Amino acid sequence: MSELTEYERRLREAGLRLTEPRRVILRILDEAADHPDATEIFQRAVKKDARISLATVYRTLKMLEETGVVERHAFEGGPARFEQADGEHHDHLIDVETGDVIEFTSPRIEELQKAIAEELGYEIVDHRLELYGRKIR
Amino acid sequence: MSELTEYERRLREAGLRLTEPRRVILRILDEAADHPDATEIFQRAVKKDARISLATVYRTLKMLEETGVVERHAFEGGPARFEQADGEHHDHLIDVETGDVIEFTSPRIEELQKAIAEELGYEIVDHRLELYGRKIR
DNA sequence: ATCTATGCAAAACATTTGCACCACC
DNA sequence: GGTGGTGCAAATGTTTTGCATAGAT
Repeated sequence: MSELTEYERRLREAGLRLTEPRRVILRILDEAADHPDATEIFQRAVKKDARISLATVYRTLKMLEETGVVERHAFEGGPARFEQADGEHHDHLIDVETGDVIEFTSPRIEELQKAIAEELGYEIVDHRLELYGRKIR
Repeated sequence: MSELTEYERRLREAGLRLTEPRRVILRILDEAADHPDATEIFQRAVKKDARISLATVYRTLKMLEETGVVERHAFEGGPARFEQADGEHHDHLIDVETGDVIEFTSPRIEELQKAIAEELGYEIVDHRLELYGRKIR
């Protein structure tokens, strides 16, 4: 009666061990409604299992990123922030006052990006679009 | 017969002193065809004036950024890179193989960004679009 | 003469890593 | 039981900062 989540299954398939720290971190990311940084994830992890170390958080996040389970975002000034990968690509609007992150997508912009890159003789392997804004009223 | 450049004049107007380190750093940025990071700027500066310190490079870059004379870019993984502000806004395509940076503009994308932000109830104060690509052929 | 800018060295951060021990498969 | 993962602490890389002095206005 093992209750493996989809993400735990993906680690198994990648030949990686399913340890307690990893389970805890995966759960935190799954529960997170925001885009926490490594320190925040560490703080939340310690509440669930006091023995987890910050080094493991970093190692696990890097591993999960390589496995495609989480995405790393380096927003302006400040540490990298993480979110569970949901398959769908999206971009971010960051509230400069609160730090809140709003997700959005724009197929039109994606198309234009591709066209621009091609015109310059490049094929896009990754891209990043971030809007920094202030709430109106 | 003072030969003040436009940028030196802007510092004067901002009530800032025009020192030798600042003159050197401004000249380096003016001569730079690439987007150097603080360490690279420091290395180039030392060749022109051996007494310049890395701390001053950082302090000067921050000051120049606040004055609007240079722009700071934090590309994926790696230190911040700088370029002289030319007034015109542009985005970047980074060659993932060589690290080369190609500048481009897209008024259409800018418009779409503004529309998206407005729809979400935000006014854009800044934005960042980076394409990471590989040269075709 | 005043007051800002600098150099130096130390500190602050974010992140990575070496090593001995632990625990998953 | 073997190997990969973890904790700890030290190292790394980038950027900032305190303090006494030098230098621009």
